[in-house]
Amino acid sequence: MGRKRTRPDNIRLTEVAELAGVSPITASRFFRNPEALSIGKRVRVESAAKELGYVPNLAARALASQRTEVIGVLIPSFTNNVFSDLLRGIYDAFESSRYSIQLANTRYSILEEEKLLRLFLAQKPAGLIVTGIDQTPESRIIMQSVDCPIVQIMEIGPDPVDMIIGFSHADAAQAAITHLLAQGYRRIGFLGARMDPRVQRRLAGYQAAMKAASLFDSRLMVTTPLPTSVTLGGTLFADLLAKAPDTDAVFCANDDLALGVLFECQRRHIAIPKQMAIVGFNDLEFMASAVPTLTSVRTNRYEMGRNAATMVIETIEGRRPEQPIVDLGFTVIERQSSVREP
Amino acid sequence: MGRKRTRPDNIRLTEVAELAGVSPITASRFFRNPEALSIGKRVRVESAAKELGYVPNLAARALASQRTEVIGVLIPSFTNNVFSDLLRGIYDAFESSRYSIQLANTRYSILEEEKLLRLFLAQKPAGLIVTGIDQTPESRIIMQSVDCPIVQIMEIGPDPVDMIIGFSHADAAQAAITHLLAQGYRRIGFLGARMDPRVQRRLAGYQAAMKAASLFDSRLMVTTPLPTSVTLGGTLFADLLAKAPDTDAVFCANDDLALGVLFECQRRHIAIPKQMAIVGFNDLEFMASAVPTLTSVRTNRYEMGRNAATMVIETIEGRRPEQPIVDLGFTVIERQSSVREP
DNA sequence: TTGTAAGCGTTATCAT
DNA sequence: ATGATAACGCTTACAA
Repeated sequence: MGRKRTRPDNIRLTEVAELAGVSPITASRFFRNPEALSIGKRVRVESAAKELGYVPNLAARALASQRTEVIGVLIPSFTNNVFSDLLRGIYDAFESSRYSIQLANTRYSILEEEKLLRLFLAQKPAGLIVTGIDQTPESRIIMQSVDCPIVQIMEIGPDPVDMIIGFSHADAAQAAITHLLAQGYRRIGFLGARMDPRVQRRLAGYQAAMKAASLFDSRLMVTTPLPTSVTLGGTLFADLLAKAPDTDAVFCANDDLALGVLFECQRRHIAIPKQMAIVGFNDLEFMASAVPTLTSVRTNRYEMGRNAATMVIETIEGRRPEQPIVDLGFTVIERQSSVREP
Repeated sequence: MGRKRTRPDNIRLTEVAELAGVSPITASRFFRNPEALSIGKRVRVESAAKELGYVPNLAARALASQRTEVIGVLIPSFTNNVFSDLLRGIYDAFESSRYSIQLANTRYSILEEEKLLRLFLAQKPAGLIVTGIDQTPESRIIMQSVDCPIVQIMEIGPDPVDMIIGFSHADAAQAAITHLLAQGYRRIGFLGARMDPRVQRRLAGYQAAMKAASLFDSRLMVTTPLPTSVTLGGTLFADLLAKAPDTDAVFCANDDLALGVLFECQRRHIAIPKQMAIVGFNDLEFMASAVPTLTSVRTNRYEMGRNAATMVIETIEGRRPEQPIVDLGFTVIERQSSVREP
């Protein structure tokens, strides 16, 4: 026969209600929808709660209501600077809300992502933010069968699971190449690392632009599945020069690679932008500070995170955004590394 | 009178137990301590759970057991590379465990930290990882009165709340200065941004070393509360040169500043390391790739995160580490930027 | 090793 | 606008 437990000394809703002279459910309503109470009771519950230092028990709430106030966030990497900006935006937006974030790292694996998705959804999150559009078919099915808002970030695509916010990586790459072409560069190389879906789309944009200009040459593309780094930028650039010594410009799939190319040029005494132009991607802070300053494609990562979070919150609260597809765009920031003197 | 609710279609423990022909509590035990069951029941519960696709309800578990399987993690910044490495270590370590992470950003504010601490502890986390040792007195009291394991990270100190893992920032800075002195540099400047407690301790180490060598000069120190950046490194360096034109070396409180100094030197055609030595802090990846390669103090951030997480887990499971204070040390990585040719 | 009964703190449902 | 009652799904405490 089960005996009495030693109750923890936490203040419960019941005790608040007692002190306020109302029923527990009225006190409960106060915290979820104060408007529903008469002014008198509202004030009494409020002061009772304050007096007792009441803190709601989220586990009990989740159990009783069959839902949580947790937003799941899946990103492919912690190391990449791009995601730290994104996260900052997401956390900033949720900070003032009652939602908390459950963050997980897919490590660029869509199988891992699927696993984490199942894990998250089993706990009935209030919303979900996932990176990109290349989920497994199973992941898509799972996501479609869920009734919480889902925002895909980092890219845009025609067929979001629910909502999507980002920009076109292909267009952004194409714009970078267009800029280089306008500056008179012709033998434009491409350096890419990791080769995740977004880098592959940048590559596609590069290829499209080069083909449109009848300048495509597969020897100008150097890629690796290895994770990106500044050092790797130098290595890939060396490979590029070995394959195509007449290269006169490099478009790097990210800024770390671009910095590596800059250093490698310094090592080899290659003049920038006279002999070699450099263009990066993301426009991290250091690009504007390098010598010479480095051209890059600016992306709005913080805003992306912030807006994604806002879209989730708005949807939960019944104010679903009119536009489920949000294009945040990009800007080619032209700097010394790719602008020929007149 | 309350009517029956429409029960969600989730599989409950009770149903697993029914299918397995055991009582709910036996099924419950299977998931928490399989060893406690006889082989027969163990097998039957396991297959019943698999057959039904049972997923435990964490809210119910938390409510019944009065504890969660959530580890709270408080870090001061998402932007700083240092913390991304740390987080990767923490997440990697918890991945294979049943614990999940609740992450929050204190934005370098100890008041914010105290607020988050209260928020976290109200939900009874299984453990806590907090950054540094400079909590508010209230925070310390709160933490001391909590019965979950707490690991402080990034630094070491004599009086941890519970456990602590990190290294001495003062010693690390001192070692950097000792290296510069050994190379014959005398007018060694200090550049610091943000000036959070750890940067202040690096400054203290710098001061101690300079005073010990009778070389201290307050004009050699340039600091700012602004958040760090590569660009800021250049600016601070310019300020330093304006105050002390005869500076022959700079110790930067982090690598971003060091990179900014490198660029500023390139801009001004200052020869490194002949006219000016540069030493950074943290040894981010790019330091080894720069031209010239940049000396830095290597710190073990990933290991710090990983070990901190492990210490939390071990303690929860009853295997508290023998040493509550773990010094992970540091290494001065001497590179071209501070090593004079023979 | 297994089971019984009670209870964790909240909210859904229906009624007033 | 407020309340009575019964869940929500699991684990603790004890007994066998």
